[in-house]
Amino acid sequence: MEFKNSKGIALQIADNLSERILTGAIAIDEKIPSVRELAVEMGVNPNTIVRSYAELQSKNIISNQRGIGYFVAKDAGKIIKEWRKQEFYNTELPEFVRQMDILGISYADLKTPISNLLKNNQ
Amino acid sequence: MEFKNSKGIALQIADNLSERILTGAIAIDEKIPSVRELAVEMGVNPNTIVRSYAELQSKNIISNQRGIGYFVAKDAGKIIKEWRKQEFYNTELPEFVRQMDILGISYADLKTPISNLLKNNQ
Amino acid sequence: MEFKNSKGIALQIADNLSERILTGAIAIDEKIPSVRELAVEMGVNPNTIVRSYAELQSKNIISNQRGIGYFVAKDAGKIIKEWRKQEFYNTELPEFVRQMDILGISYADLKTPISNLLKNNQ
Amino acid sequence: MEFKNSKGIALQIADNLSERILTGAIAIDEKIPSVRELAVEMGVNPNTIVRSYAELQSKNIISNQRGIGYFVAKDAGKIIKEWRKQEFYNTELPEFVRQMDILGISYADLKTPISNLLKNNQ
DNA sequence: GTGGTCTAGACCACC
DNA sequence: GTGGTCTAGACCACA
Repeated sequence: MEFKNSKGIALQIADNLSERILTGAIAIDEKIPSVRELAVEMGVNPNTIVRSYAELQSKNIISNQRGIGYFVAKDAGKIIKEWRKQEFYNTELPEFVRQMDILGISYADLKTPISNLLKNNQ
Repeated sequence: MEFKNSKGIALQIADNLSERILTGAIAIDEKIPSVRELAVEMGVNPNTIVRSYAELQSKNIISNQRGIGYFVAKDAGKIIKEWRKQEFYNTELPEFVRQMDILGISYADLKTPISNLLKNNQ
Repeated sequence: MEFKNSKGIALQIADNLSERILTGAIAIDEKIPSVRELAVEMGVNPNTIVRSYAELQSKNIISNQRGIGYFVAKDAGKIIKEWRKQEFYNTELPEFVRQMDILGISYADLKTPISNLLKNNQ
Repeated sequence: MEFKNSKGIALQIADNLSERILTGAIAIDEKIPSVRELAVEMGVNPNTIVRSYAELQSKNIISNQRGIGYFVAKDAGKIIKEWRKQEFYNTELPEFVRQMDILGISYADLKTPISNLLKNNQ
């Protein structure tokens, strides 16, 4: 996995996992890779994964069983979606619209670029 | 002024100044506050303002005259707008659309919230 | 059975069993479930139950007869009560009172909540 | 500072600090020792203090300013008291009463030992 | 100087 | 084998 420089690796991994849960790539109740496994897979230090998992656990997205491993929580998808939507509407969208306002970009101006980008994502 | 922790204070101040120039709150050719003045006004270390001004100067948005102060460049508005638009379309919008995609939010879903936010900004 | 993460599962099971003995849910001289049975009932690894039983045996609360199983000791109730009382007065109560002190809670403040909780337990 | 073995050092330090804030030993709005300072004072690794501070920050008890340090939040006392009281009444007291019930200890039985312990704390 | 983060390696309790 | 925690040391951005 490649990482950006603007955000901590641990948080990027946590985001990546929550997206994989949201899209169903990782199933509910499924055991996720052990700290050491994922560390090797991602090419980072195990401590970094520990912090990623701690972040997700504090949001009740995953839970752990001593000596066994981490599991995706039952309502993980719901929690992630709510959390992300809240961030989107309360934080990102207002900032986004502020930019639009400053730059004189209207809602209509976004139609074409957004639909183009959405196509590319698929 | 209040600052976020995710971005450097100097850059936040530079953004703030460029927005004030773009909206006309600071006029073209006008002398902007001295480093020390602005430092007091913003409640930060003068060194931080120095870096903010250096950032703006490197983008040719302001220029300095030794012993006199910093002045807004003639075509500051144009430069800022271009720079910001480029950032908006190349960086922010793609990330924004990615979020929409993940959360299942369509272009149409944004119509109401965007128009509401635009009203509030005025 | 549900387990807390702060304490070993084996010890939590040992506590649970000793409470069942103390309240008479498991009778004196009675044979307690086999390691494998209890492991299935509790949903844990048999090794964990082995450690739970070892813990109880080391306190002379249960004893085993090879090839037959584990039995509750004659004076199990007395032993458990003494052991628990000692822990209660020497360890838990002092810490409990420290908390009261810090939070400004008096002995009298506890009268109502304690009597309410005692009712619910019955 | 001496540490127990039952709980992580980082959490013990966080608890210690919150008690010092609660009792007024550390004042509101006051700057608390830097990560490195406290690490030396406590005789632990700076990373451990980082985790202590992160714990307190996640509870909005302290806040940080980049490159300057950590400060006690305005309503830190209130937050700590609420948080602790909630834990006390919802978690510790019920468990405490459960123990009392099992051991046949009544509310009245606690009067003397509690008042003795309270005296010692002063 | 400050905090933030990552790596490396160790030891522990637990299953 | 699993996670939890601590130490040690490094580099970064920031004030």
